[in-house]
Amino acid sequence: MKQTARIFKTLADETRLRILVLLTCGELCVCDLMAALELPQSTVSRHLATLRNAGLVEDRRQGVWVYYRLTSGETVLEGLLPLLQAQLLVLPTAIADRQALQDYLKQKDAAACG
Amino acid sequence: MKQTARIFKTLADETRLRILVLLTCGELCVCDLMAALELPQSTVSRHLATLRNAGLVEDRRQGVWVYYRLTSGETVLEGLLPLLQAQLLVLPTAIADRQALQDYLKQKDAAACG
DNA sequence: ACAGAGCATCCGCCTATGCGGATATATTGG
DNA sequence: CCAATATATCCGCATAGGCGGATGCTCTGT
Repeated sequence: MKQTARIFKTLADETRLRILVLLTCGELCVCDLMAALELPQSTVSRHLATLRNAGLVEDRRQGVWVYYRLTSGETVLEGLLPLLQAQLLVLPTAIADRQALQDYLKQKDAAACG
Repeated sequence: MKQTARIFKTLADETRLRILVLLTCGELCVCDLMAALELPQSTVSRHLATLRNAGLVEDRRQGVWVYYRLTSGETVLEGLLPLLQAQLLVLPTAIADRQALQDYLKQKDAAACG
């Protein structure tokens, strides 16, 4: 039960929820998230570490960059992530963040995000 | 999105999760929960207030007692509560708590809990 | 080997939150 | 109205957790 509480604790922060929403667009590196969220690097990195420790995201180093993605296996709280996505994706903050990400990626000359 | 984070914050405490699990047995008053959880009254009452403010439980006064139950309407985070129950009910802590509640209710000469 | 870029971690500061005894409030019975 | 019971709230204390600049680590290109 402590483990369950720990997962909820991880989700109990708006910035982390915003990060999860952005990651539904696919793999992103830290600087992508910094740009979309307009938050300092240390803040983004710290939240990513929290999410990683809780098993909600996985990372992959590619050269100088570290790419983060949602954990596919869903080892934690079966069914939570789909539910979360369904609930969050319609919220104003989520929509604005995804738009900001798209704008940033476009100007960075990369693919857009559905 | 802040509202969503607030709900997760409410769920990010083991004691509150234990209370929610016990309430799947049906309406319970504060002293029932005190007995099953073996926690002081102020602690139980405070957590119940948190759950009530988040809209996760509702209360009903009957004489000197205040009975709490899970919010039926599920106004918050559609589908979360069923998922929570499915996940939590099998955990050791949950099983032990429900057993403690049954024992207490039996000795208090009341109905058992499925 | 060195410079620079991207990221992780450290640090001090501040706020939020949990704890449980003490106290206040509400309800019932006499 | 008073005593007793059940519950809510207050209080001071302690810990957890967020913030973001500063610093450290890692990888790449030269």
